[in-house]
Amino acid sequence: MTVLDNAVLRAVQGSADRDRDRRAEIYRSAARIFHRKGYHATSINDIAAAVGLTKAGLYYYIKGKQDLLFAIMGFAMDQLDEQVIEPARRVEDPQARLETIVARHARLITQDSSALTILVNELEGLLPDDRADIIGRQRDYVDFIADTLAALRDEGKVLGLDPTVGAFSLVGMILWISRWYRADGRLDGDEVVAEVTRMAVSAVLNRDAGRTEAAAGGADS
Amino acid sequence: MTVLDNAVLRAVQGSADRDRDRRAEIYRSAARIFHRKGYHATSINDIAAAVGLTKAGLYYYIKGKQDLLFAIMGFAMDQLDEQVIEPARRVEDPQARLETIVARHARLITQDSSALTILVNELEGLLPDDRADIIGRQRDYVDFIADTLAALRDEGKVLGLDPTVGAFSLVGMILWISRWYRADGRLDGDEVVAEVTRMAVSAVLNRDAGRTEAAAGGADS
DNA sequence: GCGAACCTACCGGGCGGTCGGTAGACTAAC
DNA sequence: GTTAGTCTACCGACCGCCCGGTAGGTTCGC
Repeated sequence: MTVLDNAVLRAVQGSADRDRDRRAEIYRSAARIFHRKGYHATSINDIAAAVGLTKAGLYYYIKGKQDLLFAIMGFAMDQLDEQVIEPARRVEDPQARLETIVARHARLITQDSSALTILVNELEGLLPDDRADIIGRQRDYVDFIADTLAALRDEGKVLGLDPTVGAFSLVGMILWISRWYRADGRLDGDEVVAEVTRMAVSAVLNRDAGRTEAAAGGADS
Repeated sequence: MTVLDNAVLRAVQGSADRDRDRRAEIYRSAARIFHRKGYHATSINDIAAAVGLTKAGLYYYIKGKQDLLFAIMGFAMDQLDEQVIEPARRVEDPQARLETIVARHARLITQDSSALTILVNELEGLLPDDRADIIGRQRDYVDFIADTLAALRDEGKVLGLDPTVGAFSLVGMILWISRWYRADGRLDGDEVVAEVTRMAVSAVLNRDAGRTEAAAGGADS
């Protein structure tokens, strides 16, 4: 009985696993192709062929092209939440938090930029409701960075910088990585991440503020 | 005779002017729509309707959709050459040159981002030869910025920054403006340009460079 | 023999692009 | 000063193609 039960369980579980894996492979492939050619320039047939199915076979797994796009974007946004925002929330010191945000976001992009790049480039392909959903989450992310910059300002480490403009600029710097970074290039991923993180911190920290306060005897951080 | 000649001249000239204006209007409209909806999501009919023509009528002025895209990108690249690169080339001091580049590029985007944004987002829509052309010119631009950063490094104003990564990062920061800047927003164009320029300079200038080497080391990182 | 996992064949529709016009301004001939 | 011809600036209708999506099987492991 137990043996049979286990067998059945394994069978069911195995089947479910296989189904989940197939679905994941489809999303991954679709993300890669959307990333390379753009959402509108990619046909359902392109995706089906990439995963070794016909168009009709693909429709067994997906509801439609737009749902596929929305699912990929949702996945990317989840990634951002889990790998960047949540870890950064646990960092109390604003400067360290900023460094966490930039480094983690940049690393995600150097590792696999497909979904994260689609997330920002293909918003027009979504249905209005879905678009509003994604834009809202992106907005929250920018606000989170802006709040961190505002905290740095309150500490006196940042002077005369608009937190919102600062946040957008840093995001632009990070996202652009996906356009020029090549895994087989001169620098490896970690070096790029470190370089960009240093630039980001340097961009917002006020040079004179550190010097003046240090000269006046005030300790930093 | 003179009167008649003038009249004829005016008529001919006026006709040529009208044709040129119409063409310019078509490119402007197309750029705006490509910018808003994306190249692939825009139909020739959309553009024709926007300029008050039928599709067939539009084809009197253009050779095809891809040529239209290439023309817009070429125009944008010309703008960049004339308004950013050429003026900056005439600035000898590297830091002032960097500021010129960032400020002028940013201003172009706050003024009208359509063509410049298409320039970087719709490369996939071009024919291979056209794409190679545009990518080459973009590459030259990034190299120009990287050379400027290298010159700053030689002056000792920049330490430990990879010029290429620095150039790409600054470009990303600038280009991203078109995604968040709204002419009717809280800050006007000039304020945004100034803010971004300040951030860009701060991002690459080494904070410790201004101080003596001995004093450097304890303040940050 | 039954459901999960596919396929072949097809649909309506919109796409980029073309073709054969044609209204009307202008020119040339007489 | 009429008329026949010409050219510019368009339009309606159409073409072949491919798109996203679907209906109705078929195969195969259990």
